Amino acid sequence: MSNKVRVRFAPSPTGPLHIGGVRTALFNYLFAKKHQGTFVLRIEDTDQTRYVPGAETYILEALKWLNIAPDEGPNKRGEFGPYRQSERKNLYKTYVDQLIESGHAYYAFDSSESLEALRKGAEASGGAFSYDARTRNTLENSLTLSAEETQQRIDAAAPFVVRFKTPENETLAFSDRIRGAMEVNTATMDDKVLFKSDGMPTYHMANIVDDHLMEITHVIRGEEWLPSLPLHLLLYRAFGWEAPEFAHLPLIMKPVGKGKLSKRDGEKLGFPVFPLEWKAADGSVSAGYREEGYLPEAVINMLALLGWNPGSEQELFTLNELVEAFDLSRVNKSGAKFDPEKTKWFQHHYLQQMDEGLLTAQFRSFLQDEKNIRYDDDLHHIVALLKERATFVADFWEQGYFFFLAPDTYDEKALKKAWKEDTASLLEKVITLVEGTTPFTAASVSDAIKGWIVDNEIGFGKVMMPLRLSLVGAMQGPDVFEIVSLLGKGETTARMRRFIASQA
RNA sequence: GGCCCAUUCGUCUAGUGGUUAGGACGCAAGGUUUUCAUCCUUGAAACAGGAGUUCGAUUCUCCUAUGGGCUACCA
Repeated sequence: MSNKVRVRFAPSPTGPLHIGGVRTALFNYLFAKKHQGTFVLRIEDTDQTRYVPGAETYILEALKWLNIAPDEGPNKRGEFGPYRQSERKNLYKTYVDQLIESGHAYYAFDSSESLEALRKGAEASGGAFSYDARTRNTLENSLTLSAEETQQRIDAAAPFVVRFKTPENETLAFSDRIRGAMEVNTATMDDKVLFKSDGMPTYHMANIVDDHLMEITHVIRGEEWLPSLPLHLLLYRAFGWEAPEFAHLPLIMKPVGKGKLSKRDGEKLGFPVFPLEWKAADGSVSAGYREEGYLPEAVINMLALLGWNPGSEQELFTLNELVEAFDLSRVNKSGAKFDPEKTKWFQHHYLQQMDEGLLTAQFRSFLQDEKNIRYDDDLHHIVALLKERATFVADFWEQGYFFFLAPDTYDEKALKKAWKEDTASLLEKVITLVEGTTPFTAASVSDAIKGWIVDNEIGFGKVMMPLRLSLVGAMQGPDVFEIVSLLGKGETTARMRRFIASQA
């Protein structure tokens, strides 16, 4: 085995990649890059009943969008392929046979029904059935049947599974990169199925064989796998293989309430739990970060700090900075609740960092696609003006719709405050000032109007409030004179006249 | 039920045998912006509980509680 770091992300193509899965992929990616290693994507599609078409493509696309694409995988051939377990099917049989021959595994002919009945029975008497060292001698398997009988059944194509023969009473000591030392007694383990009656290996089997064959050096996966770590270690031992190092990541929990984050939570609380939008076969659509307008940088940064921290007070990281700073020993042990608000904070930050030309182009597309508005004037200027108050591209619309559409209603509360006896006559005067200002810039209009206000001791509020209201429809938006100059003389005065008329 | 893992502000977290227990999000107040948002400043806000070890525990040990995961011919 080479000593080059090789890690893998091994999702099951049963649906869209969950944000927790993305984080696992990210940590694998960071670890690989940190150590100049290789990041492998392996598709674990051994359960044919749960296979969902499109899921694999989705996974690939999501990783690509996030800039953490694998170095090897089903779409990127390496010397360790194929990278889909379904395409490695024939391989596993050999290894299973090896385990049977060496006495580490055995055939079991018990039907699902009979096992189900045993479980029900045990449950009824308050216990739990376990296929293990205590019970295997009472069941239908190659341990209780004669060699001839076993062979006969196999020859007769009787359905069977292969189970791991767990050592009876042995204390296993091992360690995890994140959790440290642990101990488990094999007496608490059951004889897991390694090979299913449909000819496919289970996760446990395929996982160990592939990690070994693909020369994986570090297995970084979710905490839900921690209970099966002893089994996996036993499997490596049975094969006589050196086991990789393990690191079990804490789970990502729902923002409120109990339990781990689920698809439901996103729908209920109004935030995506998937990187990309997903259209299920039944027609339901799950929101994705990309479609909601999030930048991959924001999603990555947010995810990186969920369960890991650099030990400094730095919170903003580019992908490269994360690679540089990442360290498995600084990954936390306990589950982290997911905080959609913080994601928005990251998003705001990264939108501010974005190139303004690109931002302008995106907003231009937004205007055309979403609002059916073609705007050929200086959109870049508007974007620059609105940028700091925007978190998403769509916010440019929320914050600046009045650049494109004249208000047809006026905020009532503001109107009450702004409209006074003399407002109409004051605005009429402002109209003449606007019309008479040349050159027509934000600064020149500002000078003209402010000068007039001061000279006549009118009071800013009495003019500025109705002026803004007439142009915007509400008390919001950037500097009013910037709006005036962008709107132009004609549109500005037209809106003011309409405002005056509406209050007559 | 059994097995395993975890527990610092509401949330993400830093931290140490003696600290004013630090930062960030969110929240509140003030300032800037003659609007709103941004931004800046300030504030409220935490060591789950009980024993033990110790001169001294948030930090070490044990117990309890709570939370989580696993317990399939799913991964």
